[in-house]
Amino acid sequence: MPREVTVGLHATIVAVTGAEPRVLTVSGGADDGAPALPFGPLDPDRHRTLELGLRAWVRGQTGKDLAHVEQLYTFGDRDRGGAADERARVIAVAYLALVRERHLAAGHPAAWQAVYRFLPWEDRRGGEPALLRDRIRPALDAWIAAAPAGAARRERRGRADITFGSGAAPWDAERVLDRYELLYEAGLVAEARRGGGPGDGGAASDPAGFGAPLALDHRRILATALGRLRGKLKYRPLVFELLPEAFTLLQLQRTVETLAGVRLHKQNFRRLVERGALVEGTGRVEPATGGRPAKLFRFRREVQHERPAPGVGLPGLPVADS
Amino acid sequence: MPREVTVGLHATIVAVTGAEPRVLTVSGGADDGAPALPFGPLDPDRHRTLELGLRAWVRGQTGKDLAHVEQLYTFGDRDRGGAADERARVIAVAYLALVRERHLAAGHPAAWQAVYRFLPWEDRRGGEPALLRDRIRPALDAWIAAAPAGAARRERRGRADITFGSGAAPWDAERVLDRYELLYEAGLVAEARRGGGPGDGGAASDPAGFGAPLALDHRRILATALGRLRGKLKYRPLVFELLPEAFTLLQLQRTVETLAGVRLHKQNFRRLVERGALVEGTGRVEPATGGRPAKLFRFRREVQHERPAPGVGLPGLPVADS
DNA sequence: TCAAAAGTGTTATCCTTACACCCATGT
DNA sequence: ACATGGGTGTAAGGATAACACTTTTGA
Repeated sequence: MPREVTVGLHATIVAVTGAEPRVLTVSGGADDGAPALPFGPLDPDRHRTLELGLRAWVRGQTGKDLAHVEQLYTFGDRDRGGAADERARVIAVAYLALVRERHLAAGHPAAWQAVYRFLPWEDRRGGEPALLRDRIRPALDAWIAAAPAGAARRERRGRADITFGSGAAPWDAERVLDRYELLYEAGLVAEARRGGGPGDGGAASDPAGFGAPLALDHRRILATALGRLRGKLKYRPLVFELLPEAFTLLQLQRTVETLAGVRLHKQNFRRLVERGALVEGTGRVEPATGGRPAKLFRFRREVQHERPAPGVGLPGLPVADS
Repeated sequence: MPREVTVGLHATIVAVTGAEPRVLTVSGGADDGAPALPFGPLDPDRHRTLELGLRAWVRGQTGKDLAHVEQLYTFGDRDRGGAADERARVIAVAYLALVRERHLAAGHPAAWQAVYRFLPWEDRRGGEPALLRDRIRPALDAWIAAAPAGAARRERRGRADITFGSGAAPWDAERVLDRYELLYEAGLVAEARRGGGPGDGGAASDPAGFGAPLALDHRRILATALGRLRGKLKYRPLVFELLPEAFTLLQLQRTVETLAGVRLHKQNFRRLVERGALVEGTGRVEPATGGRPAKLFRFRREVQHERPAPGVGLPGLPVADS
């Protein structure tokens, strides 16, 4: 009976440091030199639940204890991005974890990497990035034109318009996975060229400009995680898991912007936070802001027991405020 | 190396017939007489992807081909609701599927059951059900009072208020899983009493009035599915997967209400549908409505390629309209 | 003619969006 | 004094929620 498989537990561990979202990676993926997300097999004897198994593995690989953890998705295609292993079937259960500190215990081969190194088109804080305008959109246009005229081509154009935004459809920050999968199908990310087909083996750097690759299908997992995180920010107070105990309102705003990949409107953001009664003043101020000292706030943990859906909310498209 | 496990694929197959959401069950769960969701192990040799494996199993057990399918969650606790199997570790990957037809191929031991038989407190179309008022809320109050006074008791009360709605916090239709888990922890559902601890074995009927049980942790899966479905209705045009090709606006509204478990406001619902350009007239009418004949509409599949988040939307709490 | 359901018009209210402006501190 | 970021008031537009009312059929 070949009805047995191995279950891998994969963690996307996100922190925000210095106005930049970062993800924890371990070096040396299985197939090529690309970094990988921390992962390890479920040990059915020792791990009573999947989440406990994940925590154990992460501690072993990175020396970190995780705070907020949530399950993302389970990937089970036979040829998951590269390294088709003929011997054993491997299922990947992916998790998202948020942490505050970025200190790593010594002696662990883990490193923080900017999330937008792997998904550069997702960072629109400075407007539409040049990469999108100069390289991705033209490449997508070529991919669209490569389809036979008619329904197939219209289908491709519609998908590209919806996922990457264009004219009628605005940019939807949450569609991170849709965008990655479109690029994958269009053959524009390195991973699409290694896996099943005759490939180039993938490079850890990013010569083509479509983002640095990760091992296996870990970039897909990262895209899933970022999309989920962006979506949840709207109705759950997750940002506070990433901030220090006390923070200024601008710090809070910058952290949301960093994850959402979009600039927000200052007053409206503050009104939202205020209306939700998400924070309370500490009485203290942060003097070293470069301008007038800012009041320090703390998260009101009680809101989770008061209102049904507290979150800081990403409005439709609130353009910059400078 | 005992690092191998079995992966089960579980399907929550939902249809709406006669203003009632129904779920497909197969008879005879493993442990007791309770019905089960269709499921079967992943066959690593024959199933190239998890979803294909699921489709194969469902076809075998029910003779159905699934249309819309999405992954829900992966459950992996060692003692998943009852039947703690010491020999092999079993992981359950749960899926939600929507189907239109309710015909079953002959010779299959599957049956449609009303979803609200298993989660009766979720149906508020006729206002707050008596069961909630007369039995569940008092039982929850007892559970709250059973905690030591102070923080622990406040914690319980806060959770009950948020999940079941009360005063400040209104009923949130999406928190189906939260409600089930709260009842589970409070020991109010049959499943909580069989599993790990010294239990009663569970009954397929519902003597206590807290909903009929399902085999294993299948009621948890059903709760996950209903919650996800309710959430997605808001921003994805999923209802149309459950309706016939042509339908009246009231049929559409009733189907949404049925899933949401809440009555909606007629005009506002129609305005929403219209503004979203979700449907178009067919020119035909349905004469047998009991009153004035109603125009028949069809879903405009194009919207999925036009707008980023089309859905019929469940407003905050739009009380009844007749 | 009456019940039952289809279908429409209109208004008050709130939230979103966007404008412009003042305040406190370091250099 | 001036640059930098902190912090606020207010008004226009649109979406939501709720009101009541007319129309068309079958019994």
